[in-house]
Amino acid sequence: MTWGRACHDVRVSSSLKDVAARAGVSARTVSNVVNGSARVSEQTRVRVQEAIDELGYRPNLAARSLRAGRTGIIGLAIPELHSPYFAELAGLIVDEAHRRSWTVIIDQTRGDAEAERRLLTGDGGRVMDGLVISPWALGAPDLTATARPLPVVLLGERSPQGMADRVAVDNVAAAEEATAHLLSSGRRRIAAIGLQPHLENGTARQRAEGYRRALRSAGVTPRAGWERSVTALHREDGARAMAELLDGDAAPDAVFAFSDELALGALHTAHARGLRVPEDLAVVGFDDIEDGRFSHPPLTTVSPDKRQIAARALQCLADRIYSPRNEVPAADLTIPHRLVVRGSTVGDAATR
Amino acid sequence: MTWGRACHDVRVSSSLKDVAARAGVSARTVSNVVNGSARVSEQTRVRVQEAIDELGYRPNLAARSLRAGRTGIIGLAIPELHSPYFAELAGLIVDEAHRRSWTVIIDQTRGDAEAERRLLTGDGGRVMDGLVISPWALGAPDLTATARPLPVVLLGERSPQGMADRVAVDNVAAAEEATAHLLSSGRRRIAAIGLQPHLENGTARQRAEGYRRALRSAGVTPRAGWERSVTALHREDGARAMAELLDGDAAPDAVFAFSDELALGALHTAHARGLRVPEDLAVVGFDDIEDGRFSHPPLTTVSPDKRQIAARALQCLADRIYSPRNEVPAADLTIPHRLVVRGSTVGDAATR
DNA sequence: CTGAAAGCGCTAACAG
DNA sequence: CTGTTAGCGCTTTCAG
Repeated sequence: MTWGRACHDVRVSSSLKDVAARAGVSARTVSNVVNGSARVSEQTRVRVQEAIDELGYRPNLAARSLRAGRTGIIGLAIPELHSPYFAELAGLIVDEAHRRSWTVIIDQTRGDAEAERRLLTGDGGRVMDGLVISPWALGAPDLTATARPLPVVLLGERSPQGMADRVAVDNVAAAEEATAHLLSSGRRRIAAIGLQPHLENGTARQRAEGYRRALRSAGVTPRAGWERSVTALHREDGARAMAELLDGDAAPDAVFAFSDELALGALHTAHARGLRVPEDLAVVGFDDIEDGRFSHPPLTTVSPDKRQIAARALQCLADRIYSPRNEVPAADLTIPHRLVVRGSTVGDAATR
Repeated sequence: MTWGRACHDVRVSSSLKDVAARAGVSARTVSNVVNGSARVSEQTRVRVQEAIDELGYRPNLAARSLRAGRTGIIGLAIPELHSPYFAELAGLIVDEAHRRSWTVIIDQTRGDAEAERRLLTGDGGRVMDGLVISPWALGAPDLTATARPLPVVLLGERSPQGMADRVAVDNVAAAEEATAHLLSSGRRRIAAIGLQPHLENGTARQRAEGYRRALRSAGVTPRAGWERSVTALHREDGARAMAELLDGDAAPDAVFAFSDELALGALHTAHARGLRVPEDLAVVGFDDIEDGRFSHPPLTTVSPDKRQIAARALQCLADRIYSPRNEVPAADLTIPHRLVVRGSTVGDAATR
């Protein structure tokens, strides 16, 4: 006995069939009205619409996607939502998905290799039509190994066998430019903050490579003590690394941080130690997050075209979702970047 | 003729039935193995598991939720993902949802009233089991008007008729404390940045109320020219408002910004104008985002317990999702906050 | 312990 | 133009 029924304003949810009954038509006709799939006489259209409104009918997406074999939902897996770079990127991806009438499920891996692997193997049910993932713990080998039952776009990390599309900036070139910029202002004792030798992931490795390449091109010998590793990419890690550098036997006159957050942490330490930026220490970051535009001094940084990353990534996904031909070779898209020079590297009375 | 079948590594996706056939059992048994719902002999269990692995079977969530009437997906609707406060909160909510085996769909309203209304009316199909929404454009009246077919938790804004649960800090009290802190250090020319008279939303109104209340308690007459409105809550808005204040006929010696982002923007302008913080100008923010801990100087701010906001909000949702009794009156949970005092209000040689 | 079968809400092929 | 109907893949009641 379901006596709860007595309460008239507790309508669970009406189905297509309910609407059909109320409008005195068949389910087929209601479906047509909802989707505009076939021509319906104006008269019945109105009657059906009334029934829909009165019953507050909403199509059940589960049923619909069970039929269609598609959910209209894509996954976005990033290490950390609270990291400004990923938050900005996620915002753009959600916008872009909106344009395509997709909904975005956000998964936060917290840099957990197992979580990333689970996502790639499509565990957790076939909810997503596709996945955009920015691997952090996983590196190239892992990405090849897993068989992927769903369209995947990798942000940043490359899959060596071309098993998935990849969208990223040219990390080596970008890091080289950033370092060259410091060299061009006469700095020679240039440190790097952000190496992550404990991770398979190659992004930090590529940036380190670009950094060293620029040094060598300028005839400066890379110095192991000036390459600081970090466990995470937060401000506090940058602050700590900077402190270690300043406490070392030879203090640098410039720092290239592999992310803006690290750079902002380094700035923090520099200020705390009474260093003038950029006079005593020049700082370059990577990502162009909004905080860097308003920091003191504003941060010189490598700015990837985030909007384009979002757009291209979803385009790749759409291509694979809507054309089941698996023959398409994996795309490897290089997104443009530019060096944005601000007060943290170039002296300017107004900013200090 | 579906000749694509010939390609053996293009398996679309195997169903429960396929697994059953391969294992030589019925679908029922496979279901039991997958869900552990009934006792299955070890022997068949193993055989079924093998079949699952060989076929790479993943349960179809659409089908499952069609049966269950529940999707295991909750919605999170926030104005902007790239805003640090919402990004941090979203991260915590995703974590908390994870703990409950829920998936989170993120919707970004960009402060669009229509988008917020659409979400509340449950448009877009019954995908979500519940919704956590932080209304920005919508105010109390709108929130009452809409009939909500799904459990909703409001962050910040109160629904006057108690139509939905609400989780928020005590904005008036928090603003009053922040302002009192400035007063206690001897400041009297205290400005406020962040009013949004054009919005229905009451959050800014409450903070303004607390601000004025503190001034009056100290015998200071609120001054209209020191209450600055903003269109958005970004750094640039704070920077602009600060510039207007400094260009006004009477410059303030302290600022209470209704968000950390606004406060950081204000700091930016203060630095650009050569003001010393906190000597010439003290600044307090609201939200306690990470940037504020590493800004120069570090930002004094009102810190809401974000982790608790996330936990309580999802608890409310769970209560409604799992107990269909609609009788439960709407909860109105006040989350604790505390004032975190840092260098932007209290002089300290080390931070400047 | 396992099999058969109904049905969740929707779409689309087939009739009329 | 509209009605009937067969599943999409899964869970679950009822038998065996």
